Amino acid sequence: MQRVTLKEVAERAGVHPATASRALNTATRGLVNAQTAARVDKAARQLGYTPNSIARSLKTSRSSTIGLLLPDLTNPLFPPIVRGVEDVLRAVGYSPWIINTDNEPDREAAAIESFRGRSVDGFVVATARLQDPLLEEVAASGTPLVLVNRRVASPDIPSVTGDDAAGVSTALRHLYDLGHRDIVHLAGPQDLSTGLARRQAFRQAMEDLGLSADPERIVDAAAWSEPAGAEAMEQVHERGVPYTAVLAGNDLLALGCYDILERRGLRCPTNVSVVGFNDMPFIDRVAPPLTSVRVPHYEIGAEAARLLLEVLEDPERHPRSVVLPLTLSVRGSTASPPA
Amino acid sequence: MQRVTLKEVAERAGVHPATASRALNTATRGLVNAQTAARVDKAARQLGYTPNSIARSLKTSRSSTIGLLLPDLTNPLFPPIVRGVEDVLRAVGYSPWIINTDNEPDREAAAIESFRGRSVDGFVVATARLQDPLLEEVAASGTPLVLVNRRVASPDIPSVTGDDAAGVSTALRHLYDLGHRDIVHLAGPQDLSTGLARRQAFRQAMEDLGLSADPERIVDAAAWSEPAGAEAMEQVHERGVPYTAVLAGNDLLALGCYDILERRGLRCPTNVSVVGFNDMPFIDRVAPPLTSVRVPHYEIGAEAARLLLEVLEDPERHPRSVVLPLTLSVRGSTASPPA
DNA sequence: GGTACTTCTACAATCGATTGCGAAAACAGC
DNA sequence: GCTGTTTTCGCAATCGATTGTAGAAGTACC
Repeated sequence: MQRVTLKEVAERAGVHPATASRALNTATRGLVNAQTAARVDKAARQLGYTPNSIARSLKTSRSSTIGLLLPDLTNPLFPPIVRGVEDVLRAVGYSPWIINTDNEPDREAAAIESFRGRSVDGFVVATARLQDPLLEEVAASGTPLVLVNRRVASPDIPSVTGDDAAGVSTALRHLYDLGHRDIVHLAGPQDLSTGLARRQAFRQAMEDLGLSADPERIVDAAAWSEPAGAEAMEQVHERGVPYTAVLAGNDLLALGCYDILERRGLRCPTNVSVVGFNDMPFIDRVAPPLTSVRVPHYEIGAEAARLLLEVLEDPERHPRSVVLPLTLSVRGSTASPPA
Repeated sequence: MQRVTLKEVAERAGVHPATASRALNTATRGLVNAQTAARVDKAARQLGYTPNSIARSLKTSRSSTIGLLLPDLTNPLFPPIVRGVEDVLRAVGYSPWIINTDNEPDREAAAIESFRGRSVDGFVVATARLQDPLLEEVAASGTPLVLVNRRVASPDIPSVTGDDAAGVSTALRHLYDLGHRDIVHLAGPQDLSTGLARRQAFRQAMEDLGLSADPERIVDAAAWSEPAGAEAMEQVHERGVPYTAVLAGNDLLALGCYDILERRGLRCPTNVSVVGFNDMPFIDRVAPPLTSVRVPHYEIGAEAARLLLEVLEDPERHPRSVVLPLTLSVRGSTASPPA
C-alpha cells in the first residue's frame, strides 16, 4: 500500500510542497492565501493524505510521543495509571509508549535507550527506586521527566504521588478507633519511596497515637507481592509479636497476609483486622472485602501527564511535584479486636 | 542534549558514513574490512552512539514497531496478553505500541490512522468485532495483522483464540457431573466472536448432554462487565426460568451474577453454582472463589506475536490461525445442587 | 608487467516532511 | 506611474540514516 505523500497533495493542488506543508499546519496556515489553503485542504482530503510522522519527527526532532516506564503491567495498580496518562496525552495529540521493566535496572536502562532512540519528547516513570542514577541522568539531560507513584531520594525531579503519610495515619486512626492497640506493619521494599514512606509514616503515626512502634512490629517484605506478604506475615509469627491488626504496605501484601491467617486458623476480621493500601481493582470482592487506603491511580496518571505537558509546552517552567490526598475505603476486613 | 550521529562516528573512525553504517549493521558487516569495522565499533562505543531509529525508519520504511489495539487495559484480561505480545516481540527487537479504544469504532479508526502515520510494521488487534470493515481493510492493505482473543466473521484474517466451544463443553460437563440439569447462560455481546461462540457452544453442549437449551435459558448481556452481568441475571429471574447453575460468558458477568444472588438471598454454591470464563487474575480470591474456564492469555498474546513475526519475516507466508486449548479451574463456586 | 578479478570504500541519491530566505506578485499611497 | 510595503509562494537545505553504483586499491595469475 503506497501512502500518499505531501508532494502528491501539492501537485494536485498545483502548489509547491512547502506551501502545502504550511497550508496543512495550523501554526503556519496564516502564511498562505486562504483560497490556496482551501485548495490544498481539498486535495489532501481527496487523496486521503495522512502526514508521515516519522519524516516529521526527523525534521522537527519532536515525536509527539512520551515514554512510559512500568514495573509490570499485570500488577492491577498500573492499568489505571496508564489510562490516566493516556487519556490526558491523547487529548493533545501525544501518545504514550509503554515498556515493562519487571523492576530490573538493566531493562530499565534498555528501555530508556530505546526511548531515546525513538526520540520521545518526555518520560513518565513508575519504576523509580530511591537511588536511581539512571533517572537522575535522564533528568539532567534535559528531557522532561515526571515520576508517578514512586519518587527518588533527590527532591528535584517532579513527581505525582499519593499522600502516604496521611494515608497511613488515617488507616491507623481507623484501627485505633476500633480499639486496636497492638498493630503490626508489613512494610514494602525499602528501596522504593512508597515502601519507605509508609514505613516511616507507620512509626510516626503509632507514636502520635501513643502506641508502641517497636521495630519488631515492622517486617520488611522483599517485594510488593502476595508471596512476599505471606513470608513477612510468617516472620511476624516467628517473632512472637502480639497483635490484633495488620497494616499492610499494599493490597498484595495484605492478600499474602490473608493466606497465612487462614493457614494458621485465624479469622479476619474476627481475630485479626487487616488494612491494605492502594484499594486496587477487585480488592473489594475478595473474602473478606479488604479495607484499604484508596490511592487515586487514574488521577495520579492524569496529573503526571499534565505536569509533563506543562514542561513540554514551556521548558523553562519550574517543575513541580504534586501529592494527592488519599481516603480510606472501609470494608469487611476490619472490626473491633477480640475482647 | 546533542545525540551522537553516524557522521560523527564515521569521522572519528576516519571513514565515510556509508562505511560506518555498513560496519554497524550485522547484515552488511561482511562488506567492510574487519579492521575497519572494528575501528568503527570502537568509535561508536567511545562516543556512545545510538542509532536514530527515526531516521532509519524514514529510509527503510520499517519501524520495528507494531500496533496493539485493546478495548481497555484496565480489564484484567488484557495485561497478560500485552505481556505475552511484548515479551516475544522484544526478544527480536520489536516494540508494541498500545492504544485503548474503549470499544468505540471511532477511536479504533483513529488509532489505526495514528499507527499508520507512525509506520508500524504490523498490528495485533484485540478489539475485533464480528463485522469490522476497518480490520478487513487493514488486512486487505497488506499490513500484517493478527487478531487476539477475538475474531472477525470472515475466516481469512489470522487469529489466536481460545477453544471456546471445548471450554464451554468442559464447564457444562462439570456442572452436569455435579448433578445440575437446569443451567442458564449469561451470554456476552453477540457482535463479538467470543460472545457468539460461547453462546452457540452452550446450545450445542446442552443438547449433547440431553438438556434443554431453550432460548429463554440464555440471556445476552450488553457488555462484558459486572453491571451488564447483574442486569442479565435479573433478566433470568424476571423470566422465571428455574435454574440451579449459571454459566457466565466471562468472569465479570459472573461477578455481576454474584451481586444479584446476594441481593436475592441466594447462596453460592449452596443454592446456585456459578462458572465463569477467562479465569482472570485474582478471580480465585473472590468470595466464593470462582470456578472458571482458564484461558491462557499470556500464551495467546505470545502466540499472536509469533504469528505476526512469521508474516513479517516472510510476507509470502500463508497466515494461519491458532486455537489454544482451555482448561477448567474448579473452585468454590460450584457444588451439587440443593436436593 | 599487464590483465582480470575481488574486495573495499566513497559518492550521492533517497526517505517525507519542515523552514529560512529571497523573489515575485499584489497592493497602497502619493 | 513610481516607490515602498505587505502578502504569498517557491527554492533549496536539512533532519540522520541506508543503499545502489562506481571507482580505487589490492590480489592472482600468466
